[in-house]
Amino acid sequence: MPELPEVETIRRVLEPQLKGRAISHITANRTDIIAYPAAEQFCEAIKNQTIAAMDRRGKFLMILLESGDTIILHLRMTGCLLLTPQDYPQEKHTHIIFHLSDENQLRFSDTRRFGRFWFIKNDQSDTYSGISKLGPEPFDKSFNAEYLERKLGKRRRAIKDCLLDQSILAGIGNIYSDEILFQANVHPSRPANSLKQQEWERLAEIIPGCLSFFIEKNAITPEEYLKTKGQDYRNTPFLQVYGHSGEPCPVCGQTLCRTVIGGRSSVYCPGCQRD
DNA sequence: CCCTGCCTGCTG
DNA sequence: CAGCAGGCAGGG
Repeated sequence: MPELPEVETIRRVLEPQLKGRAISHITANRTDIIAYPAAEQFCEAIKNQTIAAMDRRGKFLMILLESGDTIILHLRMTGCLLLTPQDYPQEKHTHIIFHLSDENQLRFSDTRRFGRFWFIKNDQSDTYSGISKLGPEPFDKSFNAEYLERKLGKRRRAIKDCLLDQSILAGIGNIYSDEILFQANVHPSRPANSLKQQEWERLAEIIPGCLSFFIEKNAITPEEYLKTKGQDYRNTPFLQVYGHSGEPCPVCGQTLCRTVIGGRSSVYCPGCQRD
């Protein structure tokens, strides 16, 4: 489900709630959610550890423990992380429960069960989760027009497909790739090697701009977040093309088109985004 | 480059 | 019932 802006929203809600809390033990209702190490070691290793902070890298969330160990998770399509009171009604697909010392629970639910957890000890390098293969964060100094052009300027792949490649740039998914390309006036099917320098510059500016705009729009209180079970990201009214196929373009009025690129449904404006 | 699998649930 | 869903890995 979530892309960078949603994962960041979750981090911002949960970090203050979790900081300084200890995890007394873990209930793993489905052990296949735990990718590394085996579920038993995972639960044993985390038991009685205290949470120091929460971090995000691309669409990955990290729960940093005071010991220096790290819990990593990826929500994939339908994963949800929620801090609840002990007796709060449980979501149907709740797979992992972190029991906290203050009697609250950190629950991971995931309808489609694509989400995954990893645990990395402080002296261990993470070769498991895939974080090491990620490209830069869109807000990094190293991310700019030259970077994009150097990485993608010779590729024949569709630009939309390139933006979804997490090893190029971390955090963009199907919604925001469409929104970014719309704002940049770049047709999603354009081969990357057909983009002009000006377009790389436009993209380099719009990518962080668009993502931070949606992070701001997502801002939510912990109370609202709990009430909406972590599902309401509040930014959908601001999406200009995603989910609006067949409707008029908010800029030029032409009918928005839908096509499939790299197996992902893509919406664009044939007027604003010339092929 | 394309395709499949991984899962459940919702929509038409 | 088919088709689709905000992700990703693995295979040909």
